[in-house]
Amino acid sequence: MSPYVQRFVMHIGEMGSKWGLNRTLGQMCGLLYVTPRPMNAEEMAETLNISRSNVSMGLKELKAWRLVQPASVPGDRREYWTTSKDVWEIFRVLAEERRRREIDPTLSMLRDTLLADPTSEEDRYAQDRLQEMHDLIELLNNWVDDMSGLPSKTLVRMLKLGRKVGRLLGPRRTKTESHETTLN
Amino acid sequence: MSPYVQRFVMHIGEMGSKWGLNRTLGQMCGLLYVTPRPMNAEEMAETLNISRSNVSMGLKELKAWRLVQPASVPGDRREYWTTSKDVWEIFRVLAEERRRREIDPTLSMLRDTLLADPTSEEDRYAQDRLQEMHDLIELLNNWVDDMSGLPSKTLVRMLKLGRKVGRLLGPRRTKTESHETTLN
DNA sequence: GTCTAATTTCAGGAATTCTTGAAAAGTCTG
DNA sequence: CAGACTTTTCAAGAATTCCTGAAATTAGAC
Repeated sequence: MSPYVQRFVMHIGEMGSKWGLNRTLGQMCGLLYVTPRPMNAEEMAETLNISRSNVSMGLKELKAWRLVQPASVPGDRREYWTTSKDVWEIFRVLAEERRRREIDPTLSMLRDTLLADPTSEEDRYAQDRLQEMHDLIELLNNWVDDMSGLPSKTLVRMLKLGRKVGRLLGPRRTKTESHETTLN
Repeated sequence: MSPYVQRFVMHIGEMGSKWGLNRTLGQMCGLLYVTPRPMNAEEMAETLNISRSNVSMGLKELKAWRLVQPASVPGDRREYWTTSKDVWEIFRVLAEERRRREIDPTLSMLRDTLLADPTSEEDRYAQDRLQEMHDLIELLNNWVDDMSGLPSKTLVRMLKLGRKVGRLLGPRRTKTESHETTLN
């Protein structure tokens, strides 16, 4: 592994641990992402200096995340693995999985809690806050649904367009306004 | 703390640990979010069943995240704390901080790596992948910049609008297409 | 079926992160 | 500036997460 690739892979590992995966999973993904050909488990273990069994567990998790796909190399019995080379696709899958694992359960919890009759003034207040959080999540969910239904190219166009629409639709927050909101 | 509020706070704690904070930080934020009045450190410690010093360290971190604001209660020497009750504002601050802590360093790393001359075919391939990742991040960054400059209400309008624009701008990916992309 | 190579599992150890109590430092009041 | 109260710091223990080697399982070739 060239020093540059190595730096990238190590960095992505650190990021992985902040993005719901862990360091090793991040490294494995990063490595597969920048490697033009599929790799087998032993190659990965050697390249990343981790044990073969660690790779095995990592692959198991990455399969569950839908971040790696099996590939067969003719004349070789071992299993080979790749990841999508479309970074938008990777981003999309990551978003979908995190939603399934983290957002959806949170929505359920919020809905359950909102069904209960508030028994005190404080409960009523709390429920209002929960309702607002629920509405935000649901709005984002719907938006992501629509966006992720689009092919990557359209999505890019949307985002670039979004910038312009944003400027037209409403005034920017002023520094003061932003500050007041923060302190409120 | 009523059982419902408790369930919410515990759940947000778990979420916190997946969102760059940790369990305790998440619980503290959640508690402040649903509590109509500012709280002091000791109240928080008692309510959450954690030590006073843990709250102190938590507050220190939450200050660094810009997620809590001090509030003074007349006639009481102790410091009181609140968090914004605008869930969009909280979301925005979280996004801004994570960008500063995670995304920006990643962009630097990518830029550095892209400056190097590739010495092999594999390096050239890797650099192409890095360039694509760089472009994606930069596009998202610009988009977030524009969005986060807008007041919450305009942002909500944008997102609701985005759904419709998305439907017009391009065809949805078909199941098959989506599948193929995933397996590619 | 048997033999071999590849993969997976898992219990224990390693490493990291979190929490705590005690002590230090800070702050307000009179 | 003394004394009471509050907050912060920090080192050590607790808890959690991660990684490994050995053993078990699976899969393929003959």
